[in-house]
Amino acid sequence: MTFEVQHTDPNSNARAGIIHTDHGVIETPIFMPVGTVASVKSVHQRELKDDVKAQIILGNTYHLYLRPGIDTLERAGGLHKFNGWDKPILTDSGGFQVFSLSENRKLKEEGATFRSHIDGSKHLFTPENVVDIQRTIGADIIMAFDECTPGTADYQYAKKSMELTHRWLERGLKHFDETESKYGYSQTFFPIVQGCVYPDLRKQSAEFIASQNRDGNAIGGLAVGEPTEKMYEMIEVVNEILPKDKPRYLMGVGTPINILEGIERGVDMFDCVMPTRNGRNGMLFTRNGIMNMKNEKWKNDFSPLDESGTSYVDFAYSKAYLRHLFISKEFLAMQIASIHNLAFYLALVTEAREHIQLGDFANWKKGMMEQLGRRL
RNA sequence: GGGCAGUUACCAAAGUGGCCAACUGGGGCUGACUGUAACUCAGCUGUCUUUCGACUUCGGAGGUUCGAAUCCUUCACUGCCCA
Repeated sequence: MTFEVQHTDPNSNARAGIIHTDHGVIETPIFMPVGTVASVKSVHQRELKDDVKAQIILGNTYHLYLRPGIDTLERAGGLHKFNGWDKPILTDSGGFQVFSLSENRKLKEEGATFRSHIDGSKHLFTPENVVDIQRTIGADIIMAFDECTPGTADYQYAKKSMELTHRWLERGLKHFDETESKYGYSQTFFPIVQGCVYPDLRKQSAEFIASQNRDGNAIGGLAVGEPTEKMYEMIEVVNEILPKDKPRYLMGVGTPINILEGIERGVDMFDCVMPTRNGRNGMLFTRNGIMNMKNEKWKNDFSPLDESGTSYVDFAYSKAYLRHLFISKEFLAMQIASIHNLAFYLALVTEAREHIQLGDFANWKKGMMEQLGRRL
């Protein structure tokens, strides 16, 4: 994998770049739809490519390991062949599940013991076997196994947690370097910065991660309960240190506003479940603000779903129709909303990229932020 | 014509003398959701009030009682069974 910064915004840290992988290029800044269990929920691959215009999607190590299992993925010839997505894939390591399934896991120096949320069976994830699993899944970008520290953690816990993540990183990297891709294309490994909301820890972590000299670096442990301002502050601290010639991936973020703030601070890659999950729950993101499609006010609004939208669904369906589908619990509601939201997210980062190239990103962002904050 | 059962808020359905503005579902309204255990979750859903609280309700009318959705009388309507 290689990365090239093509343009840098004169008035901020925003940059436009391009990532080359064996499954094609990714133009940054980019938003990556989340496809946890080998599927971006309720969206076909064709819609993902042609309508949403996704360039890379995520998968999840924990979920894919439990089901369908690595044996099946290996027989399939890797995730790309299994789910029919021939563009780049990034897999999260299961570090987020260490956080979100905290009631069902135990952390040890060796790794994390999990109880499957599916059948209760016990499993051990280590920095090494998580690399092996991701080798088998065959993602283009694989993530380090970390502990995603809650945003509310106290300093002592955050420090201990970060140090454990660092030790795990060294083990993971060593194992990664000693193993090879299984399917003939190259894989790259991103380490993850932790350190919670504490600037000195973030700084220390960023320095440690930068010193590993990998093809790309990730910022984790944000948007997990801390105030949004703290998140922005941490991004600034970290990006001051992470190398400028490597892509920076802000994990799990976020709202459209979060993404613009991240781009302005030099982040290149984002992923988040919001466009799909919130979409399934009836929320639409548009450049003019958010809409709750279950609200009564759309009942007789037959105007296009989103006149400022770029997706097929934005003009194929009306607000009133989508509301009806949600109220009636029709599957199509979730499909339309997910496609719209993902297309909006992708259009947003594409537009950001264009304005970085034009050199007026900061100005464009200012206007966009005002619109995005509205509730429709 | 006779017998039995029933009539509770938008719908369904508990409650059978005070703890009842009334359980619970559904429906409705509003909100939440950030590296997906999420087609999920939370609040509200008689009227007025920001809260406290006040007021009006359980088919209609009348009665018993300190007190009634709950007991009695009667009327209306619905369902089932027998002729």
